[in-house]
Amino acid sequence: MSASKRDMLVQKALGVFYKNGFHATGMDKVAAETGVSKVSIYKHFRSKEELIQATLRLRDEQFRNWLIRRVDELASTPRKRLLAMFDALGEWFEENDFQSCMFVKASSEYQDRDHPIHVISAEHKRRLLTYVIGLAEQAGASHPGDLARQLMFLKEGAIVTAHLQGAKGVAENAKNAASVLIETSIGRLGGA
Amino acid sequence: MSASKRDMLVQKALGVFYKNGFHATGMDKVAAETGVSKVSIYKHFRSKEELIQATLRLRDEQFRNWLIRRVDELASTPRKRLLAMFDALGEWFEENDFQSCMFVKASSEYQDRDHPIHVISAEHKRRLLTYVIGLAEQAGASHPGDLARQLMFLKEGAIVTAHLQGAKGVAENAKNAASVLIETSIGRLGGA
DNA sequence: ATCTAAAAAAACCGATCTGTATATGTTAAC
DNA sequence: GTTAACATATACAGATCGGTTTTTTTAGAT
Repeated sequence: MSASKRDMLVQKALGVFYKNGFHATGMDKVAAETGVSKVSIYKHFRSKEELIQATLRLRDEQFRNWLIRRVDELASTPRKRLLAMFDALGEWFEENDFQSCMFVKASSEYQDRDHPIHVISAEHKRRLLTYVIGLAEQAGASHPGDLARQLMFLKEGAIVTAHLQGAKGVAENAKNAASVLIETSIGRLGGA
Repeated sequence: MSASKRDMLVQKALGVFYKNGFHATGMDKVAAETGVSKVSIYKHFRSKEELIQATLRLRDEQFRNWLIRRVDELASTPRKRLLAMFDALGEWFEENDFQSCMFVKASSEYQDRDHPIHVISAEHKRRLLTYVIGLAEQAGASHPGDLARQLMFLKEGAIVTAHLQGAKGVAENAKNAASVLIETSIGRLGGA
């Protein structure tokens, strides 16, 4: 199997697990949906869980790349980018196949803190936090770590709420809250 | 089976599903952990999913009762109670068996918006929101619905974060954010 | 002590699970 | 055309799934 075929397999498996859940999705279904036979899948992944881990690593890269790029496109200063993050989230919520956060769902099904799937999920959140802390620092926040964590609370809450209650108004409302927190942390005239 | 035995069954099943997940928990395990035979379980619940729904309805009642009572104990004015909610959450996060929000997890495994389990989860969140809107109204918020939704974002985000990153500092940081949002919405001297 | 109702225990059913073995193409190099 | 390396489809193994049937144990009433 070529590297690109393997990537395609992981990409399609990602979609199946994201939509259907992890325990609820059998490997026969993965084979059917990806078009790759079970034998070939198990030639490259020793177990279902290793395949899941590969999908989560791909998702981590793709999601962070998408978010950072989209935020860069939407705003040009660190301060505006902190806010633009919620516009980007709003776009995501409106997508047809939005199904909450894959890592929240993964850690819900694999709850043991030491489980690799849980660890990968935690790492994803930590990497995103690091990115937001960077923006908060550049924006001149008095306590960038605190501000970033608070904005991440809003982000996680918005995701969960958009999943359970529908997307309407969620991103906008979270953005308004973020604006208040940012202005309080940086000052109405401070920051970049 | 007496009503109290049935309640005990649902209570214990709640704990098993909360800790182990829904798809990952078989009915044999439910029977073993609850001490109630499978035959007796199926005498009162036509399917595993109906049992899950019963556990979620119980959880809804228990969680809301606990939160409202604890918030009442911790603070005596609506405005202080909005903040005290995060102290109560912090106590929950520190419990040994804290495992994120059962409804977020349930809706992660049963994602179809029309699925009864998803519907029950959404109802729980809506009821909690209604409670917080009431507090925000009593506190004199200019836009109680918006403020309450924003505080709920913080709550949901704090829960997810405490689950994935550990409880340390999460509730306190969310509370600080809540304080800023409340003061902005009500005014530093306004409200009850 | 005996009858009865309900519980539990155990075996069982068909389906599905993860993972593997086998057998049948398919493709490309030479 | 032959070989080697790969893919697939299929069947299978052993376990477990949700749910049911059958048997045994228990406990309370008379």
